[in-house]
Amino acid sequence: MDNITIARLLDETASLLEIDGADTFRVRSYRRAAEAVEQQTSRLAAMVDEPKQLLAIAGIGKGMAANIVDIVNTGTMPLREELLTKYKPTMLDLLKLPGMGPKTVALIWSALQVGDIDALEEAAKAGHLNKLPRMGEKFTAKLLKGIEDYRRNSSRFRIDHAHEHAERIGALIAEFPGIEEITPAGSLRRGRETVGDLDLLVTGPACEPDVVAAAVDHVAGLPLIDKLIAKGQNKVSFTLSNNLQVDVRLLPRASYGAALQYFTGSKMHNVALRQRAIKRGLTLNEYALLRVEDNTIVAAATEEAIYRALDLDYIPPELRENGGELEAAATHALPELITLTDIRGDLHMHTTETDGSNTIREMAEAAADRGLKYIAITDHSKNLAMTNGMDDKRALAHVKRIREVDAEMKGRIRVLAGVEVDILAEGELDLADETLAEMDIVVASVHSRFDQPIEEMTDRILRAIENPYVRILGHPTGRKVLKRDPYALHIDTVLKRASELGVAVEHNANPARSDLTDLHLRLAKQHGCRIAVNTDAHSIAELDQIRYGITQLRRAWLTAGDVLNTQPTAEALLGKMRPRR
DNA sequence: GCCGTTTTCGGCCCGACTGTTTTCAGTCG
Repeated sequence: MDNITIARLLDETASLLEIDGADTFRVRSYRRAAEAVEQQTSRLAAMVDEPKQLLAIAGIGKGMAANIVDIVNTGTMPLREELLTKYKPTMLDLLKLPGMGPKTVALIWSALQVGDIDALEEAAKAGHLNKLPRMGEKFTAKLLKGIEDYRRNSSRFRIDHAHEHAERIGALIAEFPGIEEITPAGSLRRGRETVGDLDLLVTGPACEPDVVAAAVDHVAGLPLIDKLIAKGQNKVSFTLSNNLQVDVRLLPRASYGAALQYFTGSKMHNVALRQRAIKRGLTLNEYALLRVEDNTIVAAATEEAIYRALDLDYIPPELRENGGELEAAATHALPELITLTDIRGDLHMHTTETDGSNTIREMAEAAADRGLKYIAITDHSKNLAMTNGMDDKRALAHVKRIREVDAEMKGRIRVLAGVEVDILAEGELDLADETLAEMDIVVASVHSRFDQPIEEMTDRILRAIENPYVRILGHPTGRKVLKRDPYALHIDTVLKRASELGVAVEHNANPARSDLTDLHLRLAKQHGCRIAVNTDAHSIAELDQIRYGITQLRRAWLTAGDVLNTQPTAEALLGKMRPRR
């Protein structure tokens, strides 16, 4: 039993409690416990014999520790089982639909015995929902649209979740002696936002044809397998309990590069590559690049050798979408894509002052440990009440503390003072100009769930930009905007104006909040708009999400020069900062 | 259900928007 599974069960129990109408604080303690469990670096399952260790975790008390012990020992816990006799597990899916909260789910269940998405869709179409309070035409229409969206996306997994699973499975496979390398292929390696299934390629002495059977047995016997789908000579397919399908291929070293190339895709990239091979009298498959006339191997062990043999520069996985990368590689015109080491700073993060879980000092230390040269602490302004947002007085006091920590860090890292101003529908900037004047950075966050033209919101940012003291990074959009076509069109306008004003546009690295698509990032590049890739970290661990932001920037062909907080531009950025007081 | 204590129970994240009302419950960030 791993921490992620324990956390999931606790979180599900919280949702079931909500549906059951339980005390909200009790619900929240289950959610907090789930979060705490997920963030633990050591395995909780190993602690059940020493429950004292569990109690040392913030958010876990006697009751929760007992729950965790039950989960580890039995795979579930009494409260969860009790709730599941009253409600169906499929009701948890309903909570993911827009407009469907615990109360509505409970109501629909008690009134209509509808507890899963298919039945809900049927009931909505038959007009049964309209008989219930507060559910009219609009509600039903929104719901049906939501169901459609959900069906389209729910079979795919977010890149960060897929990544976690890949690491977890990889670690277990690596326990087998003679396995040297495990590489995720497919859309995970290409850095897509979501992946359909997980491809893991494995090599090492244990994967050579004469001995591979034992390693295959090892993989097929992994404890986290829910359903074993297939077990062949060198391939094992299975699903996890969350339905994620995993294909593990064990390959001899000699053909590892060809396999990696083949299984990384994309399909269209591979088709184009094979056409190129044929023109050269070669043929490419998952085992090797071969000469057609005599079947001799031209290249197979590494991807680099294969691309080289096709007269191409090495093409990074993120670019393999058949979007002009072959032509660029043939003429040595591939850009120097941004890398993790290019990133010098992170300009958007939160602390315990508002809704973060670490202090200024802790964030600064963690960022310095990760090699960053500067960070900006940008806690929320009061507009976003749920985050315990700051008013002018608190914001100023916070700046003072940030400056103190900056001094304490003695040049190991610069800690800049900022604020994230959440611009709501009717709200103006909710901090005084004099307060903003104390900031090095203002992140202007436009909340776009409101039905008003985004131009108007842009004007609000614009007004703030005219304040001579602040530099602004803006989310031109929240993720909701992208789901509504009319608004998506306006993003181009926002990017253009940002470029004219020399204002950076933030690309949020957090996969849960991915707001700019490949297309938008490319548009930004076209307009000469500077991007800032920030984590929006609410905890130390989230600082590492910068890697997901980078894969997205790479897919949009962005280089370090396009990104605000990278080596070539970091010094210039710091130069423009107001001098420290 | 957790935490912190003034140690045995009270406090714990709040405000705006939506769809439906005609005064508000529920959702969302």
